[in-house]
Amino acid sequence: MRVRLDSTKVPFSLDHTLECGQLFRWQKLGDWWYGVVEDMVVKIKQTADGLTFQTFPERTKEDFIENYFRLDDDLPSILDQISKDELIRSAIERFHGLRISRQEPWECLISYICATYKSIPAIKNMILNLSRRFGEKITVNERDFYMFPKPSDLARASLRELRGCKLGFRAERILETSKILDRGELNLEDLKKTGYEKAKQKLLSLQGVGQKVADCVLLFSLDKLEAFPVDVWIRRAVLEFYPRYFEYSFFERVSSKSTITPHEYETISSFGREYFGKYAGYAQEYLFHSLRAREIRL
DNA sequence: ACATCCCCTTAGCC
DNA sequence: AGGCTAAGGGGAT
Repeated sequence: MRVRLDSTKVPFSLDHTLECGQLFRWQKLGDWWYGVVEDMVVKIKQTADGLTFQTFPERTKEDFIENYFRLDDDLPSILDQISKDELIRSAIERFHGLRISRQEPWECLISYICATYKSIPAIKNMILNLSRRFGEKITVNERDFYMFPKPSDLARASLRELRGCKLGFRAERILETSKILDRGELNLEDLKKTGYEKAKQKLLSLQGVGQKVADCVLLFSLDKLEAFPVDVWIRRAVLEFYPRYFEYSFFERVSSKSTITPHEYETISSFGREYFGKYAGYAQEYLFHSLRAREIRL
């Protein structure tokens, strides 16, 4: 199937979107990207006039790609709104077409609990281990792919099996959270309909979910584009490039230590939301990717 | 080879 | 409230 994109009206870069660190389930093999999305393997590549893709098993959900890559976001307008200074403008120029993906909330939640204090290659490994151990297999072109397990699959798992997936101390947290979701005590889809603050409070009640993880889940799967996750990269960048927006004592205190308190997190994150506006999450992702790509040195 | 640091942090204890 | 600490293990230096 094909999706035609007019690159001036609907700018999109498949490479930047899949490489920026928001997604953990894609790999490039030759010209094609392969990924597992919900119950399908997706094979996709970008061409001069759009996207060519195939799903396994074959599905005819016409708007699947538009939805997954948020092609419905008016990116030119969003980038215009967050273009507040030279730092963000250079990131936007360098990674033009990068979009926030609309992930499946349950997988996104578990992925970012895994992401706690881990590097991206390690996170990908943990998620692959979980999927191999507990997910359904789909074979495409002689290659095996695994769907992400359902809440019931992980809720029934033993701690030992989970630890076998190299989750470390995250195993207990993932088991507890899976049980809550499996029992239906929290419905993630419902959080799409509530505001940012209320949805965040609900997520924070889960084991393994602090402010950073909550913001990632809100941004990447629950349509809260104002969420501004603050990880070590963003913290360093904000202190380095935007010190005048903070009290000097705050700057000194936060610069001098390796961890921050919930209150300090909130100060930095709300700065992001106020400074960049309602699409602060897009600004965060452009900054994050350009910092990690070492395009901008700190 | 090997040590050491860092990692898209959170929770639990004072 | 906020400081301190522990918690897998892999990848980078």
